[in-house]
This record gives sequence, C-alpha cells and structure tokens, in this order.
Amino acid sequence: MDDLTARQQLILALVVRDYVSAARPVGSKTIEHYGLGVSSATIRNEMAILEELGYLSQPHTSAGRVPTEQGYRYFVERLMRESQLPPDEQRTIRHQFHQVGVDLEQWMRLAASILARTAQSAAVVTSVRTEQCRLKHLELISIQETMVMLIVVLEGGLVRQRMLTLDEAMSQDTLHQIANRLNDLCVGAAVQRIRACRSQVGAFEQEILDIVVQIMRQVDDQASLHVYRDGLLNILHQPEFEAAERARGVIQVLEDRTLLENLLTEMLEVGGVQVIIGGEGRWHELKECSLVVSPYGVSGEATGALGVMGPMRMPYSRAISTVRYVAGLMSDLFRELYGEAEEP
Amino acid sequence: MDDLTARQQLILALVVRDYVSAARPVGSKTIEHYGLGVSSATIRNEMAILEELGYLSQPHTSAGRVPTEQGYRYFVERLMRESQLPPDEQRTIRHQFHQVGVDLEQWMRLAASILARTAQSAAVVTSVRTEQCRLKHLELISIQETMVMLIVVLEGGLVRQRMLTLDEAMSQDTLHQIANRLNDLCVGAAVQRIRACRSQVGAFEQEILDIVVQIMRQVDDQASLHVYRDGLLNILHQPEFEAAERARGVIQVLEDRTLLENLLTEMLEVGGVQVIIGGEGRWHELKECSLVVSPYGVSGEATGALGVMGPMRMPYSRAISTVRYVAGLMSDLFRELYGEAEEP
DNA sequence: CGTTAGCACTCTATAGGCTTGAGTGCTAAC
DNA sequence: GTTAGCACTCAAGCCTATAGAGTGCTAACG
Repeated sequence: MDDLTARQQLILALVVRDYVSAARPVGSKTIEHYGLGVSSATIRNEMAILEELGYLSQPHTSAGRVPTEQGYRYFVERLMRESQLPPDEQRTIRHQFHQVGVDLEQWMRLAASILARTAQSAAVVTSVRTEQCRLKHLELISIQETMVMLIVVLEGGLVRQRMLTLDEAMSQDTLHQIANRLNDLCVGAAVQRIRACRSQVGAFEQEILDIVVQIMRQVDDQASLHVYRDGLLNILHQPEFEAAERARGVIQVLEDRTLLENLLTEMLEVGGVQVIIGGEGRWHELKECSLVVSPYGVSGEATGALGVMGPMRMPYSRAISTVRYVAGLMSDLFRELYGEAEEP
Repeated sequence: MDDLTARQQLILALVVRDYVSAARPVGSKTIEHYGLGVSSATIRNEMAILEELGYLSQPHTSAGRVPTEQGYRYFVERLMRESQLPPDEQRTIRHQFHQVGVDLEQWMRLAASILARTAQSAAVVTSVRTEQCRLKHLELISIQETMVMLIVVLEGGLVRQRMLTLDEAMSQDTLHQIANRLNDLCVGAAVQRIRACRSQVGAFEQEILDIVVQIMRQVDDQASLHVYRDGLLNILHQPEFEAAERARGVIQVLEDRTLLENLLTEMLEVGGVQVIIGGEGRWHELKECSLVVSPYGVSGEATGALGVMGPMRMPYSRAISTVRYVAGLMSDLFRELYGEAEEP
C-alpha cells in the first residue's frame, strides 16, 4: 500500500489540511498556491491518480477534490505528524482537575467539558466499568427515629446511598456495631461472597446485605451505562450539519446510550487512541462522522473510554493529542485511587 | 380584555389546536370543517378581528393564520381546560420513581427523562438549592494504609466524598473515634458553626473540618448549578427547527447553564406551574420557544425547578399536566426525605 | 344586521430555462 | 515528466412562468 510517491503524499496531505480548515472541495489551483513548484496541470494529474487509488473523490465532475474515508485514514496513519498538546494547555488542564478534588463523577464531567473545549467537538466520556465491583465499606447512619441511611463504599471510591425505614428505632451506636460486624464479614467481597455471608447473620443484617447486593448488582449492570457528554454545540456549528437531517443523526447517536456504549466498550478491547473514520463501514449511524477515542483507567480493574466526535472533516492531529492527554491524565488519577495495594 | 365573543374564542381555540398539531398556518376553510355551522367567509371576518386584536397573525398576506404570543397566552389562561395526567401514566411514573430507590441525583435524572418522554419536549431539572446546607454526619473510612476516604452526609441526603492522604497510618478504630467526636460536635451545623468548632479540636481534626467546610461551601455555591437535561432530540424533530440556525439557538440555551439557572431560579419566587411563552419579551434567546416550569421541593428547605421546553407551538395542556404531576411527585419524595423532624 | 357566495387579488412555492464560473480531463507541445 | 491551452461539465444563482392556497371586498340574501 506504499504505492504513493512523496509528491502524491504531499498533495494528499495538503488536500486534507485545506479541506479540514476551509470546508470546501479543494481544486488544483489552490494546491498550486502552496508552492510545490509544479503547475496546476501536474497537480491535476496526480489528483486523478489519487482519486483512482481511492484516496480522493469529487462531489461532482467539475468540483475540487475531497478526501475519502480511505484518504483520511492514510493521512492519520502515515502523513500526520503526531504532536503533543502544547505544555501550557496541559498545565491548564491538570490544574482544572486538581481543583475539583477527588470525585469520580466530577472528573468525568470535567473530562467531557475539557475535551469538548480543547478539541472543539462533541465529547463523550463513559464511566468506568469495574471488573466486578467489590465492597470497601458500609455504614449505617441514623437520620431520624426510624430512618437510616445506608452508605455503601465500593472499591475504587464509588459511593452509593439508600434510605431505609426501620420497624423500631435504633441508636447510632447499635447501628455502628451492626455495620462493623458486616464490614468484618464482607469487606473486599464481590456479590457472590456477600450472598454467601447471608447465612451467618441475623434477619436485619440479612436485609441490609440484600440491599447491598442489590446496589452492587445495579452498579455492575449500569457500570458503563453512564455516559457524560458535552460540546454538542461545537459540532452543530460545523457547516456539514447545516441541514437538520444530518444534525439529528449525530444527536441521536449522542443521546442513544446503548449505541455509544457498545461502540466504546468495543474500544476497550484494543489499547491506545483509536480513530474511527466515517463509521468505518460498520456503524451506519456514524457515516459522515469521525470519532477519536481512547480507553482510560486501570487496566483489569476499572476501565472506561473517552473521546471526541466530529465531522469526518476533523483536525485529527489536535483531536488525537487532546484525547491522548486527557486519557492519560484520567488514568493517572484512577491509578492513584486504586493504588497498588489490591490483593491479587 | 374579555372582549372576545364566544365564537371568537372558539375559533381562536380551534386555530391554536389545529396549528399545534398540524404545524402549518390555519385557513378559514380548515376551521369551517370543524363544523361551527357558519361559512368560511364569516370565519374569515372573525379571524380578521382576532388579528386586529393581536391574537392571530399571518406569516404573509395569502397564508392562513398563526397564533401570536398573545393568542397562545389567551388560550392557556382562558380557553384551555386544565386536565390531569391520565391515571395509568401517573402510575407508570410513580412506579419508575419507586424503582430507583432513594438517590437525589437519580431522581432528577429520572424526572428529566420522564418529562421529556411524556411531554415529547426537551426537559430541564435543576438540582435543589438548600437554604444553607447542614451537616448530617461524617465518616472516615480507611482505604489503605495512609489513604482515607472522608464521607460527608448533608441534611436532605446529599452525599459527598473526598480522599485524604495521612502522614502516618491510622486504624479504622481511631478514625471512627475521631469521626464520632466531630459528629457530636458538628451535626446539624451549617458552615459558620462548623468553623466555630475548629478551635475545640486537634490539628488533624481541624484539617478534616476544613475540608468539610470546603465541601459544604462548594455545595452551597453549586447548589442549583447542576441542571439535568433530556429529550433534546424531541425538540429537534419539530419542523420549526429544520433550519440549523434556530436549532442552534435552542441548544445554546439548553447548554448554557447560567441562563437556565437565572431563568429557573426566578421561577422559584412565584409558586405553581408557570408558562413562559416566546420568551415573554424578556428572554431574547427563547423567542420562538415556550417553557412550562414549576418549582418543586420543600419550601424554605430545598427547592428546585423543573420543566419542559418546546416550540411556541406546544401542546400546552399536556405539558402543564405533566410538569405539575412530576413536580408534585418530586416534592412528595423530598418531603419524605426532609421530614418534619427539622429543628425550627 | 349578520351571513354568505362569488370573485379579483396577493403571495408563496415549484419548476424550468439561462448564465456564470470554477474546475476538470485531454491533447499537443516543450 | 511537465505544462499551456482549450473544450467540456456541472452546481449555483437568477429570472420567469405557473399553480394553488387563502385572503379581502362587494353585493346579495334572509
């Protein structure tokens, strides 16, 4: 596939760059002005070859050239120089993360917002999917007379709460003792082992364990169900979405949890930043769109995916460096949380 | 202002209803078919009067009539019969709320989703703004060696967590004792009183209280900052948003936190369901759009706003009954949480 | 007097025809 | 291999004509 001459590569790169910024088909004259030292006729010849090879196409006979899916792919894989996000932007982003403190949800929201702003696209961040969540701690807190709040802390810092109503009032001390007994029994356990503990405790404790199991089940199920989005507006400013028809398609994708989920979990299998151009023939709904996604988190423990979405005509270099940086940063943050202290 | 004859009112109502469902200007012939027993010429005369009075307008000379802002307002306030949400829909909605258990965030997300689906519009739900949040309970949980998770439960069931790193390891027992001491001191206190407690405890405890204060500050500030949205797609299906220009406007409003916040907090001042038609001349960004909003929560304790947003051409009756029902339901749920056990 | 039939009028939406200009592919010369 | 020149193509813009929906007005009717 390395059948492109240096000049053809250069022309392809220029067409992509020009089209990305100007959003209209690129003609041979335009390329000539970039100063290759050859005339527009020569460029026309080369363009014709590039078209024959499938890297460029014409919207209609007398228009300039537009990169095809394959053209973008070649550009991304071979022609684009991978750059890093400028240090000052890196610093700003790190700073924002440190400002919010340790809160999973806020991190993801922030990540989405930063991705959207930095890459000027729509951004998606899935919550992490933990292999199978395990209990870190549970706590019972008396709220008033017979109302008790059950707080469940899961490994990795996820916290869930649930209100319970007791048949008769219990003191905070009693509740503490119950909680401690259950903690001793179940800390570090996944759903199955907690259910196994059921027989070793009294009726009330059983009830609590049942709720804990229920919550953990829910978390296991919902694990990556939560998708944070941002920057929808950015994408709608792109000229390709002038027509409401197209715009609706994109928004449908962004609002449809299951599709995004499937797509993003599939990304988890492979590592590193991935670029999906024009739906890659598989995601019909993403025709005309490109995604730059990366997994993040602690491999084997808790992994999620994040990325940006835009029209195929997307500044890939910038998008990739942004996604890579944010994914790395998020991974670092998660590693701190999960630490190395996990029992094997 | 009661200068409309019964027949004029009827015609206005029919124009609104027809326009709402068909989305195109309504002509005299169309109204004739509703069977008023008068000819189209008579209806034309009446329509001309309604136009003169400002209730209807013509997009252009030879088109049918469209309700004006004033027309919609008259319809909503005088002509529409207020209906309740059908009992079976009420049941479904209640059921969904009971399924998710007691979790503020999930309630609001669910409320947004239900509003969007039931009213076929975009939905907005602000989180509740508590008068000033007060501490219900704090807990310190050893995560590993020197890492500790601080859990802060606020009155009303909001839970926040933060990770701390200790200089030297502490046992879970010691942490419990510290937490209990602080609880005894600070439960039920707002930010100020917690800061006052600072002098009564040791350095480590001070550090913790500082973080608690920081978290509570953040909650106070952010209180209604959080806006849950849903159903964007519904609104984009409306023909008035075929043009990307218009669509962008609406999305901008929905993505712009501050505008929504201002608008919705203003709604809190007044009670009950309110209908804002076409921005009411004040919100320029909402020209062409209508909002149906209602406050919810426990008055004086924790209040938020929720509602739906759509084109002016909106099925008001359905929207209003949906919003009213969901707001009522959410209020009930919050009342259960806050209960009557508040010290005065 | 309110109501109605009839009609001329207005204005949009649609389709066709014409022009313009950008950009191409080809050919022949360098 | 490169290039100038030229004929060709096609979308976009603009004008015009036509059709149709809906109006306002007028005059007649009960």
